[in-house]
Amino acid sequence: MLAAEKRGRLDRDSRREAILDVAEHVFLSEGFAAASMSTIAARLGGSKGTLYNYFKSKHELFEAYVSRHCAWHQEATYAGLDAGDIRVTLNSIGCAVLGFTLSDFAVNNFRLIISETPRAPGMGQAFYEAGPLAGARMLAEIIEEAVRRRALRPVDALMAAHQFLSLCQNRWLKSRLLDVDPEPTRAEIKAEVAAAVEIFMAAFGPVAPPAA
Amino acid sequence: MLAAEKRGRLDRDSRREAILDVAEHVFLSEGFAAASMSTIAARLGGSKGTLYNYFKSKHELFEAYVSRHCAWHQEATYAGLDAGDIRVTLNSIGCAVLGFTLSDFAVNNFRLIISETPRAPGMGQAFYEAGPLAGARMLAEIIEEAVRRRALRPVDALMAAHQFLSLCQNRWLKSRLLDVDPEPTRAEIKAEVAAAVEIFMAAFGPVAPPAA
DNA sequence: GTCTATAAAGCGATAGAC
DNA sequence: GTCTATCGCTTTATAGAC
Repeated sequence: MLAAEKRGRLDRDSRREAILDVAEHVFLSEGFAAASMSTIAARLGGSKGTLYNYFKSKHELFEAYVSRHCAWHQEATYAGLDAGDIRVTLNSIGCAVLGFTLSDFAVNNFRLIISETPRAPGMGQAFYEAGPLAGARMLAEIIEEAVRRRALRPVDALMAAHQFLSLCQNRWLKSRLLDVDPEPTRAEIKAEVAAAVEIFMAAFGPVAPPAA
Repeated sequence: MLAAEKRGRLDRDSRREAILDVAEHVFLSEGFAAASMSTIAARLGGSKGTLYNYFKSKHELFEAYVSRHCAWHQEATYAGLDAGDIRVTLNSIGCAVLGFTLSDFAVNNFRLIISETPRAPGMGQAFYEAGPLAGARMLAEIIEEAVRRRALRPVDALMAAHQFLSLCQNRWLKSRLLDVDPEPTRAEIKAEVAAAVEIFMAAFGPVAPPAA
């Protein structure tokens, strides 16, 4: 009885995951409004009845999908980078963030969330906090540590983190959201980040730069 | 006959504008997918037949609405600002751009365009060029002029323009698109822009700053 | 729990009277 | 040109057999 219950739960959970996998694919390729529950059920191999058994409505399914991705890739990006030269650290963080943020997947996902934000109260905020804000906070810690080491001037660390990330992202973010440019190459990302680091260091680098 | 023809045209044009006014309101408040031609016709006081007489399809109506707004508020923002101190100029341009870009109207509009970009080929690009890119180009000219006056170091002007605008916008742009913050106050905008100007000048200001 | 079948409503778009 | 009426289709969501 207990074994059966356990098996049941496992099956239910993994089925739920399978549904979310399919939903993700359909949402990303068709957008929220155009994606239909029928399509999702069909691709799942199951039926709409089953679908509604797991998620009460289309919106609940969508929010479940978003929640799953709010657990960002942040750990991978920011893990174990706070030692060493701040320029190097900034460069590698910038490249990691841009590599993900400007990818087809992330852009599509971001577009989708932006689109439904007005009709899903709280969702946009949840995503912002789990994604961009969490990223800025981790970078802020690294910056604070660099300030303590006198590798940077004293600054409002969170503000500076936002500014650095903005400097890395913004031109591309807009052009990507509006489908102007394709995914940038690694070289393009490297160049953009390097330029951002130069500006950042000019503004916040140690007071006496190697001015001679 | 000619008078009648003229009157006819005028009426047609102004009716077209009236339709676009209503469509704008409905699209902005309900989003593209949820806005129905029936609703638009009803609010117009007319009928769907008339609506389809002016616009062949819902998508054509939407693109006409976007086109109307691609004629940005750029002239007002960038007109007659290229004389005088570069710091002052940057501050006033930054505030003007942010004041518009982060307004409820512009954010809603941007959201809508981002949402439909995947299903309306070329529209995102048209908007990008008429909006953000056109703005950056105008700022680039101002920067180039400042470089000639030696008020700034030699730089890639367009790149620097993008970077300055990014620095002004990005944190807010995301939080606004995701409905995290309300419209920023004038004071908040001023502070954000002032910080951006400081960074920009530290990076691109004249080679020998008043370092003593 | 999962399926088939269907209900109820709304959509974009069109036809035809005036 | 503008209206009324409606077509044909798709949608979300549900009921009931198994």
